[in-house]
Amino acid sequence: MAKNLLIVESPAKAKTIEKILGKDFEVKSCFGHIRDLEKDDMGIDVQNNFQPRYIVPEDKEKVVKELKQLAKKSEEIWLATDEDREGEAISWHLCEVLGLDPSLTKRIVFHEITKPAIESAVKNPRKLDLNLVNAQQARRILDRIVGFELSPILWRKMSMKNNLSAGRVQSVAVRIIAEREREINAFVPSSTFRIDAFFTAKDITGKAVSFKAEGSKYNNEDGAEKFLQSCIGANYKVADIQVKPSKRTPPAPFTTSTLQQEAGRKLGYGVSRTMILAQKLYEAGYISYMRTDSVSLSETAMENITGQIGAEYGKKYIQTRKFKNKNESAQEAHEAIRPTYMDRRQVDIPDAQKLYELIWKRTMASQMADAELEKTTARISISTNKDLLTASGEVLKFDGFLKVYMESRDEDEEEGDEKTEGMLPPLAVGQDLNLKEMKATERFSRPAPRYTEASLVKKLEELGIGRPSTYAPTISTILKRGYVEKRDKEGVVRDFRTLLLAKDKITKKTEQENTGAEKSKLFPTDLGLVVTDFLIQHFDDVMDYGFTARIENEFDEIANGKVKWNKMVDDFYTPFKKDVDNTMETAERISGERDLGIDPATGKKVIARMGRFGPMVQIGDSNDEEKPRFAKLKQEQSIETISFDEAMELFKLPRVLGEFEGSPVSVSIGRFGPYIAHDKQFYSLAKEFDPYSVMLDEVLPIIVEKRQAKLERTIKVFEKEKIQLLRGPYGPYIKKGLRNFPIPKEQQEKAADLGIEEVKKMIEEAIANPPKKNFRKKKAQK
DNA sequence: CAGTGAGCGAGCTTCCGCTTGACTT
Repeated sequence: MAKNLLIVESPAKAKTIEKILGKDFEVKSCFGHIRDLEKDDMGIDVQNNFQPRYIVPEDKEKVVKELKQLAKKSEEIWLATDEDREGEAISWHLCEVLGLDPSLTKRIVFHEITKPAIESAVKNPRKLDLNLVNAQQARRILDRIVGFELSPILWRKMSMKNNLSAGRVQSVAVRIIAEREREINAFVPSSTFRIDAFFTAKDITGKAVSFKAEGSKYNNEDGAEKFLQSCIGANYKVADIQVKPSKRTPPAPFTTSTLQQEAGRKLGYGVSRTMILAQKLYEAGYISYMRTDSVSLSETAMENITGQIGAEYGKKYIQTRKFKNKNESAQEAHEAIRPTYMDRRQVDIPDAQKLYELIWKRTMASQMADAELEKTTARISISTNKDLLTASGEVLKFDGFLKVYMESRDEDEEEGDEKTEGMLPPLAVGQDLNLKEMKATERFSRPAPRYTEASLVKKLEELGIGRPSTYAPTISTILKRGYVEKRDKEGVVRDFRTLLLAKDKITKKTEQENTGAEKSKLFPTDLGLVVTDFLIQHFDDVMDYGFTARIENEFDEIANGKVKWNKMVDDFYTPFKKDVDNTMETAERISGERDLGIDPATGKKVIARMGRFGPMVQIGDSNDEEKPRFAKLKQEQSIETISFDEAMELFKLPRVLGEFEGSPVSVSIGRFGPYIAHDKQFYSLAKEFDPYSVMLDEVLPIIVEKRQAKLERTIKVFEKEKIQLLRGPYGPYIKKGLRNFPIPKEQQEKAADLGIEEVKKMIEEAIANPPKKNFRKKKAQK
């Protein structure tokens, strides 16, 4: 038994550290937090200065038990949890649970898992920082209060009540998505006409070349046309040429957030996929810790990286940098995400190879030379007017870090339509140019794009909301709650005008383009919109984008010992609780109701609103004598944007198409899509049929065919007992009501000859001997 | 598989941040 017990948070870390420290140390992990607030009554004694009531959650009992035993046998215990607020709190909870005196126990910290870092940490232990612990307790308690006070309000006030929730982080995340959607809905595009001129010429070496130049932008077709007219019969000359050097610097190595963004842009991964793969790489020892907000690299890592750059590309590609975190909320308990050994190019986790390469390249690039560019701009004069055209091109003089890595951009960062500039052929000042053609193209302004998972993470990080360990789970939560959905959107075709000047003649055309198509974006649902509006209306402080940043400042004050944590929590709680009580008592139910107009047939009101089962439209009021009519919105429709006509269209279902064999045939859309109902039977309607226009004779074959298929499937029917013998893909089986039962193999061949008594016996047998899976499960539970 | 839409109110849900398994069809 080792003399010393050292506790870290992550088991992968424990393994590495144990190797470094040798046999005097036993290194164990506590797997993150080992205690949490109990759930009853929020786990907080509000009346008693917000005293927290902590318990060891069930899934942590085993770890805690093991640590207790080891602690008893060890002479010295070292707490080596992460150096941040949460890490400090974990150490304190360990003291509490293991019965250690916080003022005597050795607390050590390191930001990197390297031999010198850990050895120096062990030489310089400190004591637990109880102020920092209290800052964490305030954070934890405040989050519990917000979540457990707000969620029940939603259960009470929402008509849809399937485990809704609200919280400091998730509710603001939904708000971001909701506001972007409304911005897009309200967006009115404006158009400008852009001038592009295409030239041919001989370059300074006499080679025939062609290139493009740009003119001014015009706000309307008239302006563009006048300009083109003024160019008729003109001569073009190179007026001047400017050459400017420029450089590009590499981005910082990955944090959790930037890794999620780049993996999304370059590899198309969702944030949780990225994190699962990164976790595998980390556990196998290929990369450093993957939940981090730090961009710094250890000394050892820097040596390793520059060595690798020198070996692969030569010394002139090395340029070391220390990156600083832009983000104030960063707690920097770890290093940036980087490979553990730069000479390792392949990993034996096939799924994670691409992600590993991305991390490798970004890490390399971060310590590589700037790229040097030369930007050339030629201005071109027009003999018939005073305007100038501009042609520009960029030449890469030295690739530097671009040799391995180029960061991708989000669509909202793109400047103009074409951001990559090509080369400009070498021209001489004063030389004549031949105009091939000049084109004025109408271009529309675009609204901000909808968020992707990764761009939402970026936004949250900028606002200081959420932590590296919670970005992916937060997105899962808002998707699971149905506040937000991830989907594609088809674009719409739009006309745009062009004017072409060629051979001194202007030709006008109307062309078409596809616009507004989006892939894998986050859309708010009606539920998300309605809940967000409600929360903003009643809890604008918590829903404010700056709320987290403000309370973070207060947590810092607690950590600095300037403010007592219970006072801070109380200052928040007292007014908040008043809002909570007030809202519970007085707020109306959340319905998101919107008037659409009057139904001409009945003169009754048509509204869109949230119903018990989601967004819907309704004709008439529930207080009316006659029951109102209801119809569910289609998947892509929204209460906010549905038009009167679209709503009325929804009421056209169910439609009676006609009669067949004496009973009516009707078509409608149900839970599983469009269907036909006939004689108490249902038939799915394939995609190519439109339920709003399909005709009787189109659907009759569907009914007949399905009936036939069913007939062929049926071996025998016992009407009275409601038992059927059917042919399935795995052979004949018994169907009773909704349940299926197997027929023993030996008897399958003569299934058609089975009598009712035999079948009943088989059912009893099957119930008495359920399939293996249940059997195993029961045994495992003992 | 293919409905429903209001309200009664049993008994339940819910937060954010740390960290990984242990389950099955």
